[in-house]
Amino acid sequence: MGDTYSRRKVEIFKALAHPVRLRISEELIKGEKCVCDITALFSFDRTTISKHLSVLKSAGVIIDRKEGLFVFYSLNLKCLGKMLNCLSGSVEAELENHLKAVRMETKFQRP
Amino acid sequence: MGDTYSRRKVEIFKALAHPVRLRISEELIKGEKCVCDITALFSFDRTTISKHLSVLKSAGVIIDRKEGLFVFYSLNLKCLGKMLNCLSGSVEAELENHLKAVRMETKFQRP
DNA sequence: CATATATGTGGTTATATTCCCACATAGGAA
DNA sequence: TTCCTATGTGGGAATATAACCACATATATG
Repeated sequence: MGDTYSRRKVEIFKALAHPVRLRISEELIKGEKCVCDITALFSFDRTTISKHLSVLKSAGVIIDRKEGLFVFYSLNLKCLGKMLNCLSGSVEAELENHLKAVRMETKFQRP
Repeated sequence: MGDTYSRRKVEIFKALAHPVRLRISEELIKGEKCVCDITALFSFDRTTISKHLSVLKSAGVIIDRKEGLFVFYSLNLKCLGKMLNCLSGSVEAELENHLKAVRMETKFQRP
């Protein structure tokens, strides 16, 4: 149903809507990484990162694979890269406009 | 700066990570709408919708335009449609299957 | 077997979000 | 002016989220 789709989309956006989880997801675009390597990227407690991974996994953004003592995570949301490029473009444009606006402002503020 | 980009991206994801705000954004893909029409889509209080619009606006997802007593909102994040198609099209189906599998797995693993 | 290592879970506290209500503001009409 | 209508804002209660700690689990190795 459309409702199910929406709920899932919201879940994905929610999963990506945290600095740590977005950073993890971006990192996994490059390729799979074990929890140990992911944890090393941050200064947060190990269990905090573990919970963030759990959120990303249950949203379907990432998947995991066990190998001995290690767990490797990799990206499941294939189009994440495209989505982020899209946003980068948007944010860049916005910053540029903002700078323009600031310049105009200062121009007109001259005494 | 990369950090600024990340913060802005997180803000955008956060803005979209709510059923009401996602629905509003999807609605505005079709074209601009006044607050009165947007409010009519939901059974929530008028001021609740107003605050959701405010969140979307300060994230840069939408922009507003005043005309007399009315305020019209329209989409500012041009690539939202592409992003959503990305999610709907390529991901949802396989994601459904994957999540089903994961749920079965955990179901049978529980003691 | 015991032990060490990598990772996950439960619980608690602090913080953030969401919703509604009451009130404020701004623009048009009488 | 005064009134009405469309929209925004402040505040508080209920709920959700995030961070850490202590403990649990799983697998490898001695």
